[in-house]
Amino acid sequence: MDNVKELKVMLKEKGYKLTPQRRAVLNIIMENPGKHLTTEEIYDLVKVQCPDIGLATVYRTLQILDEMDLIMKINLDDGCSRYEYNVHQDDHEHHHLICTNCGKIMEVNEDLLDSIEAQIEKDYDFTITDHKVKFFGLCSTCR
Amino acid sequence: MDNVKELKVMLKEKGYKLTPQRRAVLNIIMENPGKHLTTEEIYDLVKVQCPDIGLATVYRTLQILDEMDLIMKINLDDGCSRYEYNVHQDDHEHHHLICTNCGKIMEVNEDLLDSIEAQIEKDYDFTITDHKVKFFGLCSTCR
DNA sequence: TCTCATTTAATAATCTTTTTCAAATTCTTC
DNA sequence: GAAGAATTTGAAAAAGATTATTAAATGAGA
Repeated sequence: MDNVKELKVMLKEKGYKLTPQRRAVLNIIMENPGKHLTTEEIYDLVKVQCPDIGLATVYRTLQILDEMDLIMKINLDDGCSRYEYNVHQDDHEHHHLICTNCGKIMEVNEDLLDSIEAQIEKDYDFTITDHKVKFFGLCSTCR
Repeated sequence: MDNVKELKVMLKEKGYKLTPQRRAVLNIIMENPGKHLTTEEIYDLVKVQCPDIGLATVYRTLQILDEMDLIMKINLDDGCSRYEYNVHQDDHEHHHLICTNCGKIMEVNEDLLDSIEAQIEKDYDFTITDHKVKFFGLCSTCR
């Protein structure tokens, strides 16, 4: 997502229009790699550039950016949705390490599940298209 | 969890009392293995035996049963919490296969992550205590 | 049985997310 | 660049899940 024109084309393919609000929301997410921003955090950050934006617009925009695979929705079981920029533009999200003591979130960038997925597809007659994996435990600081 | 006496002892260890409502909620979950019941579904089923139970009591009971590792909370990203009986009484839940077409949920009973976890613990200096794994895709019927 | 802390049902409150709707904006066509 | 049709927006209300409050009821030990 280098420029605005590209975003405009992608939106148009789905029948959506390019608005300053949509541009601002995507910008905020792209400017915060690895941050796992909550909707509320995104709303607060977007309001700096876009003071009149409504929370509902942020929710709506996050939905369509997720649908377009530009961003990824993350559920960390803490009661709110989080989002991050989908760098690889694929539909396999990376895995997350979540420290149950301090709440720090780390990312596992390698995709280690390939052999396991092949095994499951065979054993369970199931075609896997995506996965979500979270590891809970203690980070080096908290241990 | 064979009998009431055992539940009573386990509750007492945490300073809780045994009530008919708590017994009924656990019974419903034990009677529906592999069903991934939502809180609302549990509420409806419990009301058969326990017509006056309040929804808040179901929520509270599910919390303490989860805390006691008697049941397991499952988040399938569909906007509500689900629960199932923790057969193995350990803190590692099994993995879930979720059909994105029909919504069917299957379980992967083997724990296939051991070698991956060892790798991550070494690479990321992180002590893993639990994991949550969901595979999304198409079941044999929908494919 | 008595006592006291816990638990309950009902209700209100909270929190996140979605819907509604009139006004504003985008994009296409001229 | 203006006009028109459809989409999008902000504000507020609504919805849905979960939690907190509170007086009354109940459980468990003495």
